[in-house]
Amino acid sequence: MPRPSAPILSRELICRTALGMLDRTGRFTVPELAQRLGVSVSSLYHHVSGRAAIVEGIRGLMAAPFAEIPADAPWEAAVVLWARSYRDAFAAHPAAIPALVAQTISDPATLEQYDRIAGLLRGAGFSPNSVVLSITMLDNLCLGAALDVGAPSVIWEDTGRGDSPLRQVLAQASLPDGPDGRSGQAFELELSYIVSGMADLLARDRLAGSWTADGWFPS
Amino acid sequence: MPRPSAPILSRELICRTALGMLDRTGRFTVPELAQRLGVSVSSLYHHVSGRAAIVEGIRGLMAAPFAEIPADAPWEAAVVLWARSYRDAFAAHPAAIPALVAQTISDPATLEQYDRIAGLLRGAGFSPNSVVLSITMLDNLCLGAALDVGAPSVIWEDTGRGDSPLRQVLAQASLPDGPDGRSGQAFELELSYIVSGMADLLARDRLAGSWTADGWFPS
DNA sequence: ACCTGAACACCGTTCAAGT
DNA sequence: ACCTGAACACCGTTCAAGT
Repeated sequence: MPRPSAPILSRELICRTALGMLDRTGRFTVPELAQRLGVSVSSLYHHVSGRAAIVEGIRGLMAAPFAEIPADAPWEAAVVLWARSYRDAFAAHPAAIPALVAQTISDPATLEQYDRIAGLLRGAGFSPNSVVLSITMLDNLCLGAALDVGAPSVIWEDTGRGDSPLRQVLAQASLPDGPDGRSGQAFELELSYIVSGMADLLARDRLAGSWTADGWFPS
Repeated sequence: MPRPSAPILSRELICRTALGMLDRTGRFTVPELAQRLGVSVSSLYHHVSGRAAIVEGIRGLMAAPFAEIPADAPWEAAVVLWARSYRDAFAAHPAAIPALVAQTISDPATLEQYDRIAGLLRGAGFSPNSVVLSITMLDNLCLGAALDVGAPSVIWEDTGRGDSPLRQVLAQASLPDGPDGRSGQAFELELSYIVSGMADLLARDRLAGSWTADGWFPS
């Protein structure tokens, strides 16, 4: 087949198809991707620099439906919205997570989300240190929860027999599996704890700020 | 070379060598591993069922130095010890994390650690649901923190120029990189928040328990 | 500019063969 | 039982060649 009148491929189509393969089969390889697109392997390299770039494109697709945060939202609500978006994005494509996690972020849309939350917290009065620590904590939470949804440990599979402590606890607990059960409830709980902790950080920052900057806070 | 008088290889040696390669070069492949051991590739398969088994062996090696938890330790101290052990184990071999995370746990030593914390919390009075939620939260924290140590996002690299909110915050913050800086401090902070939250869960469990079981709690 | 076929240097796994 | 060499079915990437 010679060159078609209109291009068949595009970066977007390639990444979207790869994500679809991940969703359906849990993996994607370059040859299989080419086959699925009805195209030769080497064609892909005219639109995408390699496998890593495809994965990064997938990250971009997944970051797209990130929630808009109202400019006048209180920081607590914004943080909750941000974290849920982050986590939902992963939960929607659990099979993609291992690929994403194995690779450092370079997708601009994803990086922008971090900028948004950073600016937001700074505006709310958090000190630079507190912003960095808060984002790290939220990142830990979302990434951990994403991995939990994407590849729940055998730990949580109730297939195993035996009467180890963990098995007994699982048998007695009434938490269904999946995003709405154990994983989701733990996420919401942990998120609320972090937000509470952040409120403490903020209170401390305000105290220190007014004290060192203006000196009106009597020693 | 014919069969040597004493076996050259062992599961342990293979896994230990593979872990060493990960630590040094950030990756290991079966051919390179064989070469490093001065052995042919197919020899490995007499001691290990495949690459996945080697990775699982590595998980076992990393779980080995888990801290002993004194039987009479209060649950708060036990949880903190457990989480730090978990996280330190990963932090000691950051390059191994992506390989471990891509694969479901089957290593018995690792599974045992989950049993220990489950039994411990149950003994402290946590309800089954609270145990499951607590372990999930701690797991999220440790895994997220491990990934953070193992493959810190470009987000935290101060190489980038420009004046995005995140860059500004990083420039103004005074948190060095690495386990003792940003990552470690956020871990400790988040851990303390989770422990506080767990105390709430426990208090609620005790209330509900005494109420439903004995009925002495007046409505 | 866009797609192709062929080649390259890998990878993990298997298996009959040796002692 | 333990190690070997050769083969297998893959993988991601490159590149000269076509239009």
